Amino acid sequence: MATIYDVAKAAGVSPKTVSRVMNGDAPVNQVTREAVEQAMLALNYVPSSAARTMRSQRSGLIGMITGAISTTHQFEDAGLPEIYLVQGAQRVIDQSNRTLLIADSGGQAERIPTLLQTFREHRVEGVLYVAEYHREVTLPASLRDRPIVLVNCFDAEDTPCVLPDDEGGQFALVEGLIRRGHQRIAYLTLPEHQVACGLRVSGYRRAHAHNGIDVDEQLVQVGALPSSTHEYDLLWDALDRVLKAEPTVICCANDKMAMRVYGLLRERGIAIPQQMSVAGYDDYRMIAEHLHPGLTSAELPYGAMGARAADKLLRLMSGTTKTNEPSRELVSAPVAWRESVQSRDLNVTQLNSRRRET
Amino acid sequence: MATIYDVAKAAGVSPKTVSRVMNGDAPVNQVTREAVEQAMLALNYVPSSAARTMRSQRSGLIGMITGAISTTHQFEDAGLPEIYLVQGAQRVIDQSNRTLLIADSGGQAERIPTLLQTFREHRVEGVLYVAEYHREVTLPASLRDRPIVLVNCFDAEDTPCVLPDDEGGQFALVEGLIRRGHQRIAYLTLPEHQVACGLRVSGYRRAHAHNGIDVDEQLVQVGALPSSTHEYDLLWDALDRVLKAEPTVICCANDKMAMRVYGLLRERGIAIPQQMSVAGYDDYRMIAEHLHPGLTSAELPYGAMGARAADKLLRLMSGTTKTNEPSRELVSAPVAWRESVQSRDLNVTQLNSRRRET
DNA sequence: CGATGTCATGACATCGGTGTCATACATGAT
DNA sequence: ATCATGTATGACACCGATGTCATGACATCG
Repeated sequence: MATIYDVAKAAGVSPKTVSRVMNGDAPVNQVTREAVEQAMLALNYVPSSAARTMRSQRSGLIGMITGAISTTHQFEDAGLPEIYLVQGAQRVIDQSNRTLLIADSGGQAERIPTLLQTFREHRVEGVLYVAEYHREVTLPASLRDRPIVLVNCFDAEDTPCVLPDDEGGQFALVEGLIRRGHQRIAYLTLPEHQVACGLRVSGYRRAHAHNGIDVDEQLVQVGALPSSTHEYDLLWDALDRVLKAEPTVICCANDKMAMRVYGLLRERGIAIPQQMSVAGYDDYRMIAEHLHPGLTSAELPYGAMGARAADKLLRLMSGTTKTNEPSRELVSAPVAWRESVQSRDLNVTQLNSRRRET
Repeated sequence: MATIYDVAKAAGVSPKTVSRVMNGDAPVNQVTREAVEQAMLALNYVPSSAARTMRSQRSGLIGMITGAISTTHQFEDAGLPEIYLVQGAQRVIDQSNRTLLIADSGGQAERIPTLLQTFREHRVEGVLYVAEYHREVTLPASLRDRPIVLVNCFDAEDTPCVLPDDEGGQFALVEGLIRRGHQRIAYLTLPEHQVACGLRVSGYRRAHAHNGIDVDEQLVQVGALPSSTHEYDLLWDALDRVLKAEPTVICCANDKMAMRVYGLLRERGIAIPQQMSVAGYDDYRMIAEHLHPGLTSAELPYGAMGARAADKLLRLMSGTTKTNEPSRELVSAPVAWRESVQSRDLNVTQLNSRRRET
């Protein structure tokens, strides 16, 4: 492997001049520059980031730790959207001429210390700490010594974080349903202890309040359990209960649940969307686009969150964070409207209630 | 940040002795060792991988390039299973005391040269080159200068690679269907130019031959198009055609297609699995487990492939590759049997034909 | 008892860049 | 002519590990 000395010799200059050509930190004569560039090309020279890091005390590395926080060893599909986070973050980080170092614990918590040790050995300059679902976390002490941004999670100490706007997303979805003429909107929720559950239910309620519609509490039922093995044991009963309240649309806590509801409704001979509209959450396109009919869903904007988090981290690292910048950032996303939701004609009463909106 | 000199001073020894304590490459007195270890702990010392890399000329890094090969900029969900590959590879690589450096192009081919440059600057010692679907690729010349293992793809020059056993997987699935009493097995294939299409159809045919069943060619139809926008334009007609051939089960080229077939069959009032069994491919659990009824599917073993590829690469790097080791490795996986396939009673004729198997 | 070997340790150079400082020359202002 | 300024370049040290070699203290052996 050619070094800067080889290039210098080939170009007939000092190593420092080669360095100047690469970094542009001091003027270099045009003729010299070209000679150096030719030599670099001829020798297929690639600078060593190790040497650079050592001398400059800057690694240019940003660490991302994912799949880190699972309590269960089998977190299965929860980790899938991470790839979007990675892509979003990497796009931003590449532009800043840095490199993303990813540590995926694969849900094995006992491997985290090793991974963090690797980060420290490589002198990562900042950390993106990613949770697999919207939740509160407690940071390991060893992560407190460098800039960090939490992604899809938050802590009690107001560490900077980037979160999905669950409340706003559910609001937009329900608001859209109401605009499409739905008044009796069922909601099958996430497990109640989940952060996203509370937020989304709030959004659901705010959309109702905003349109002057009272929420029939029978329309809101818990649709999923925390344990992944019995995750949907409740669903059958929950669906039965909301159906008794005669909704025109069923909002599901996520697309997986919506997929199950498709099956359950069809078993009951209820046609989607002619007899019942259905909506999901996550806009997990692998599901939403290929279900039949296509599933209306509020997007969980992982790509945008990754990009925003990387951006926030870079600003944190360079000290250019605006003083008024909130430590907690919400990322919103549009609702993807597909065929699973059918518009209903508005009758006069409903029009009256809609008029209040504006 | 504390250095090895700080530790040496604190422990009252030379830096070299500290190095020896860390690396265990020469005997160190027990008393000295303990003093050094205490000093390291007290100073919160973390060795610098940059310095190590520079001196030892070994970076301990393995590069993985993913999402790299897409021709379309929007490869959407194709990239999702990559997370399993990453996890599988990282598990193996961590054990070898190395670090995985992941470069995800996000499907933007123009970013690849930059990413490879980063790899070279960091002196990665080996590369895992990942394709987003089973295909042939042509390696960039700049990757030929270090050990490399292709994952989910292969090239014309017999570069070592790890591939899913599509033929075997489809064979096992169809074989299982036959054992469960199915004789008329429809198959909706991938786009014909795809490598996996040919292999899976071969497996399908071999399972028939193995059981002495003739394949009714009307049962085999192309179910998907290459273009992602018109991907399933064919599906409606293809399904119609295979239904005319009166199958008892429909094998779909992948789980996405199976999900669509669920919808289409139900539109026609055909109950799954009572009137028609359905099977998929990929065992994409997010879909297969939550569809109703649960979808029988042949697993595409991404996790295992990642681990196998990492293992193969490590052996290649250390020169311990067995001389008789094939450059191309197939990874098999079991079929996940779920409720979408119903067993059928075997009549006497069928039993006779089954008897031939053994 | 001297030769040899093992254990334990340190001195010193080195890996490949870059920061600091010095130097040489050309240009323009005083 | 003198000095300041800017351009262009090189010498040299240094970042933090580790490989090489040397050294001293003991133990073992013939």
